[in-house]
Amino acid sequence: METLKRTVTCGALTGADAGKTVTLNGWVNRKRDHGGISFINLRDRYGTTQVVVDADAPESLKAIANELKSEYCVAVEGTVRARPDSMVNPDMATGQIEVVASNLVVLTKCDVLPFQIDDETDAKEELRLRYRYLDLRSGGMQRRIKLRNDVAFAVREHMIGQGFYEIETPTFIKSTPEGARDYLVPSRLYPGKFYALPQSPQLYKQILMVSGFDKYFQIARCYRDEDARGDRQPEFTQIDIEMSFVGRDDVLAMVEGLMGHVFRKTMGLELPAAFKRLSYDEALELYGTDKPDLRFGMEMRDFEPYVAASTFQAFKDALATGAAEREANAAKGVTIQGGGVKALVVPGKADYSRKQIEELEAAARIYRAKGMAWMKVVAASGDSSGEGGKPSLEGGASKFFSANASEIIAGLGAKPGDLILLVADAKRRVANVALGAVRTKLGRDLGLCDPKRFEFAWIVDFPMFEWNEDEQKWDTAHHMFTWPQEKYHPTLESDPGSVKGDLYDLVLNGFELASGSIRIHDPALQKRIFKIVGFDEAEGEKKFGFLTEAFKYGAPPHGGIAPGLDRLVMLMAGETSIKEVIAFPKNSFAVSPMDDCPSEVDQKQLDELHLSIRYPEK
RNA sequence: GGGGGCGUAGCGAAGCUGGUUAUCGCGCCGGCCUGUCAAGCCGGAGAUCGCGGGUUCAAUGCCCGUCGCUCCCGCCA
Repeated sequence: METLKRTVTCGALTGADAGKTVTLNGWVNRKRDHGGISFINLRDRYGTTQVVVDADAPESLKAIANELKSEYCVAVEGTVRARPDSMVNPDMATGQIEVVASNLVVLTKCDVLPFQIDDETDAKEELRLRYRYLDLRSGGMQRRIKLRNDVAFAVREHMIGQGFYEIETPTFIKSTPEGARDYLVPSRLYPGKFYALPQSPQLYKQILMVSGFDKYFQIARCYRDEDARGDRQPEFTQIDIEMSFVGRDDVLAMVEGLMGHVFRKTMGLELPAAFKRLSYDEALELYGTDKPDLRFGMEMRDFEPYVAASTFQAFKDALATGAAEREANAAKGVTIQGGGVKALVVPGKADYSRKQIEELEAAARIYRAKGMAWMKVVAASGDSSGEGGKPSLEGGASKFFSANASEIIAGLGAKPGDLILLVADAKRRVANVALGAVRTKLGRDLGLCDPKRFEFAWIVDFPMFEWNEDEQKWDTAHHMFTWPQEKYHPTLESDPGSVKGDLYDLVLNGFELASGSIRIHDPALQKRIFKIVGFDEAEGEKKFGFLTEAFKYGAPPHGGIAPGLDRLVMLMAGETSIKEVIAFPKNSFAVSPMDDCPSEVDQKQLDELHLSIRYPEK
């Protein structure tokens, strides 16, 4: 190998190198044999270089060239030659030159490929994962893995530059209740005891604040034993951050600086110095989700004001039921929302077919909407000039609103040619979420989601508690260590439903990119929260005792956040699945088709771990 | 736990309401070709239509079951 070791990479040579003798190592990307002359595109991770075996080359060289096939790993010795003007390939970084081979050595051969290695492969995901090493050779995967590297580097560069320490926390930790299911690791030394893999370094980073480390970050692997999704894997990476002596705005500003640096450094993009902020309530009312895609507007409107004057009984019933439920709960001291009727005006889509509208309705039904009403706004009839008369409503549910059609059209700001979509529910949240899902689908269908645009926003003022109807108790909406906003401290117990937490999510193009909060550092307040959610104090002591104990020793006020690295890189790469930016991801059943993980283990190993398996009955 | 979709040569797909030798592109094999860069041209091989059962004179197609994959809801503090 010594004499065949590369002197340059396949992405390096330019016209200035003409005449040089070089050695290249790489893979045969493509071969084009023209009888006398043949071309080999040699590829490595730096690029592709055209290698030529000339017509007057020795027969022995031609013979080797003849045997080359796709993805053979080869070494080439040769001379750099400038291509004649007419043969320059402007689409190729090295397109000005080619390397005239004087020696070709096959380092290793390659079997017939299970799928072709292309920038954007059309092979099914299962196959790509099974042969991930081949998939990773593709231009697309190479670019995304590089981007991921660049982003991780930029993160470290920025954070350390800002005075943060990167500190590793354990990946064998104590299993804690609440939250997602833990992955467990059995202990050999302690029969019946288990380590858990962390869902996040949450408790450790808070303890690091107690220890005075002030500004901490870590690019941390996290594990959650829940079903996978496009943007969810059983193991994933987050940029875990915690700071002391800060309030919410300090954390937000820090992340704005971080994102600004990462996008500038890796993509040459300048982000706004500060991101838009929306309250959770606003986000839900306007977009029907706490992770709105702000690349397009199409905000939802309240439709309740128009229900009374209409004859649409379904809407009236939804509101009446919602009001009754709200009052029944209020009598118990539980603040909940009532019903809701929401409207979405889709500009210029009055020409949508019944089928298209039904597809939108299906999106609403997935989120438990009972149905979706619609009507079309049409220009005044009987007036061919289109002037003078008022626009009116037609089709769908319009007959129920004939009495106040003009008021509705004006109130919603709708124009002739627009489509109005309506969802009502006794639970306001259902109406919001269902119609919000329709908005999201429309954004995609109408091509309003430009993958080159990055619309960040902060969602703030999340509710602290959620009413659990099944168990008739309060749960924390996020985690139990979240700081309730100061102004609610006097009324925590008397009106939990109104309490907002000092919580903040960073959203980007419809994805939750980061979630964080100011934490409780006061043991007394922590006890109150435990009590409100009915978390047994003795149990809490056993599970989180080390944290509450630590807080007794001069805990600083602190807060943090954790942007997801996979999701960030996914969005930067214009992808919709984090599998595209993870070298070796699991499939949707948490299985790695390449190495067939998870797998069974020897009885000997089980014995050592004091485990016996009880298989589920079929 | 629930719902939608998919399963046809190595890969990606077509195959309309059941009816001769199951089609196309890429790849693969062989041949031709001195300038291609998604090379081109000619020829060829390659499929128990995921698996099992049923209906039928006849099933890739219809029905039932099963397995695998995929997306979504729930779940993911």
